[in-house]
Amino acid sequence: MTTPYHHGNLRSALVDAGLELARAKGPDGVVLREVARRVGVSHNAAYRHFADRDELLLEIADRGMTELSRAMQARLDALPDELDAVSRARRRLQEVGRGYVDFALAEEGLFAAAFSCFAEKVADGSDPESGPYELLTAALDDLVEVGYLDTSRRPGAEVACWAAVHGFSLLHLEGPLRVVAPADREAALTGLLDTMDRGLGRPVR
Amino acid sequence: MTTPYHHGNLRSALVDAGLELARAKGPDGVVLREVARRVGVSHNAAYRHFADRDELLLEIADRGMTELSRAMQARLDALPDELDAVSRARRRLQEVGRGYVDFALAEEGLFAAAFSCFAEKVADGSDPESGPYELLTAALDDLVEVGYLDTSRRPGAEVACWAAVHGFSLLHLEGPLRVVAPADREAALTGLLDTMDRGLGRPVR
DNA sequence: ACCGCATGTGGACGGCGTCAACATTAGTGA
DNA sequence: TCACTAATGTTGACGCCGTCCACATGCGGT
Repeated sequence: MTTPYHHGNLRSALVDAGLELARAKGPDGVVLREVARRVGVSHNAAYRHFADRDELLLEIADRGMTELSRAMQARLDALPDELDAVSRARRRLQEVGRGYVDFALAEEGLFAAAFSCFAEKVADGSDPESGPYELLTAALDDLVEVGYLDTSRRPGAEVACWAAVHGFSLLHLEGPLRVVAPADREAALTGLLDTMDRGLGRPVR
Repeated sequence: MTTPYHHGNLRSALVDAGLELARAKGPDGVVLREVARRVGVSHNAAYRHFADRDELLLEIADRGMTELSRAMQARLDALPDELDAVSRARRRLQEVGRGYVDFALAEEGLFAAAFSCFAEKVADGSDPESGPYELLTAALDDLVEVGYLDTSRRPGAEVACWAAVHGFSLLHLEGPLRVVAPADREAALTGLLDTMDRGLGRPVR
């Protein structure tokens, strides 16, 4: 048996191949026929496992989201113990943001793919917890608990933070800022995170 | 002569048709053959005026940028005179941000198209001035002049502001926040702009 | 041993961007 | 005035894509 007629677990093989395409060329690089080619299977074989291309892309997006979460969590875990609770909480929020942006810039294609499927599907409860959003929420809750973020300013805080890092990533990824040097980019990110920290924090400092 | 062999000014007709497509269906809706069909000309006719599809899209993006600028400028112009200079400057920055987001949400397709061409072209000096970036820069300069924004925090401020409103727009346009109700969205935007204002402003308030 | 159903194949269709060869016309210089 | 050239538009083809259909294959239960 050179290659058996039935692949065994085509589905996950397709997802893996698609993931690689997405990593290298973004969501548009996930071409059904190319995915099939890479797995060594005929075009159309994928239709036994996915209704259409979008459904495959959705699965890939899900994996991408998970990887993003992991990258962010890793940064949190690597954080040294801070002296006081307030500094620690503030630092954690910064790290959440930095993890988001770093992943976006490092895994350009996968990041784009992860956000390419919200037009059709509306996130069918994909992130029960531990998603990027949950990490951000936890960080902000900490900030409240510790007394740095006033409860009156708590609602809308996640959207503000998310928007800031998401926009920063996209402007540098596919936007007009894609040409700025990494050093300048780093400085700008520091400035952005500092601005958010100041904007959320108590007036007293 | 029913329809003359030579169109007269095909180029601008193509751009107009493409603009309409972009408005209705975003950058992916700008299909060369469909554009030609709408103008009543054969496919391929466009190749006498544009090297390829991307070149047409680039022109469309440029127009979109201009419209964005105009929408923002209009909001600034409509602003009532404020009592003191500081309030006025702060208010202007808010309005710049609100104009950006409002346009993005109102002209979804065109906004997306305007930002869809930075991968190939690197903005060949398209915005000499009066672009969205210039409006933001002017607003921030005012903030410095008026004494609200410290010069030490001035560098990077435009990137921070831009990232915030850009991210906010995209999260609601093609991202996970596309399902939030307009009222909540409005509240979140107010919160975001307030956070940026606090983050940039002097500690004293 | 058999059969049904899941899984994979091959071919076709229409739509796309693009290229090359050809047709038509507008302007220009003699 | 008139022919020629360059600009502009057309036709047809190619290879790619996603998707649908009919058909082939073989695994698992009876």
